[in-house]
Amino acid sequence: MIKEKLRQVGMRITAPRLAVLSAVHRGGHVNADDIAVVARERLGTLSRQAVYDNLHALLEAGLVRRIEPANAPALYEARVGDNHHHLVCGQCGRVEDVDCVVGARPCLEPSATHGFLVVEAEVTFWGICPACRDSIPGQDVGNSVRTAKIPLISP
Amino acid sequence: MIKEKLRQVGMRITAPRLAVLSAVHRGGHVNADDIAVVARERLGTLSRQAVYDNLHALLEAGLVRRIEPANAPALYEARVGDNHHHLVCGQCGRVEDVDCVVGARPCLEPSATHGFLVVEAEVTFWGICPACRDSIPGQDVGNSVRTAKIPLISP
DNA sequence: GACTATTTCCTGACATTGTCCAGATATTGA
DNA sequence: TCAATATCTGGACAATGTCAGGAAATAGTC
Repeated sequence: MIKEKLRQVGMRITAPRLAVLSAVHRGGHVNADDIAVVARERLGTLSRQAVYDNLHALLEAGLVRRIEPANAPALYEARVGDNHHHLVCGQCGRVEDVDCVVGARPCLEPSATHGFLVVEAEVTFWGICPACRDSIPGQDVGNSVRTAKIPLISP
Repeated sequence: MIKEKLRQVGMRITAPRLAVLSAVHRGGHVNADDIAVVARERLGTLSRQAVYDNLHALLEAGLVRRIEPANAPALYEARVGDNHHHLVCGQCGRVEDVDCVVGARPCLEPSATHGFLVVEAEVTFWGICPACRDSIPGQDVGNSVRTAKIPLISP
């Protein structure tokens, strides 16, 4: 139960907060605006600021996770506690979860740390989703997705 | 020579373009605004639009690469042609290059592709740079960098 | 059930990063 | 040199997110 999750982390239970959290739970990877729309369907009205405030609070509490793919607004997801990664369609922005590549927590180690204290490895796979692939004329998709990056697939 | 690079990809040589490209070459990882400042030092004046136009053109030509770390404007770098990754300081935003984890081009394969045609794997390591580490009181840095993400380092 | 301290929510303004548009200007190739 | 084309400029605009102050709701206590 969503209310329980809030209580567990010591957060107050408010209608806006419940609506925001459950909107994140419902959608797989949703942006702030979509969350606002869904929450308003339930509440009638909700300020944009309340949406952001709650998302921040939920982030801090660890109940949601934020990902920020390039060229797109931030997305929020309810799957937390594992270090899963993401597969993003460069065409339509669709996002799918991908389990950690190695399976273990320290899924990757940088080859050089430059003295940094490394805290996390974030992996984003870029590609073309099935729907978009079908609607693209040629198959020269390799470089067109995000130019100036090196494709995994050889040219 | 920078002029040569432009010619090689069939781009016109213009003063703004040279200034933008050399600004990217000089800085390691610079944002559009910094590029504008540096280019203006050289040219006297340069519109913001010209900076963006040129960056886009250079991106398409593969002469620069853009990275977009969360919570920060896009950064441009001149190191292209290898699939290197980045180490970002969550505190000050400093960025360092990291050679590809595996060393080979297909540096990572997702564990499931969901039907996607995967084109690229982008890896960002988040951490704290030496300078910021020194200026932080405690050493409870693990979770403070970017909440709601799983640290590589065990708590 | 009422009281109070605290948190949360609302309105409205603002910041940042980037894009669109139309007209003027510079560059290239013939 | 000249025309065609690409580039640059300036201003307005768009999207996403944040700041600030006061009003309202919540949780804990009496």
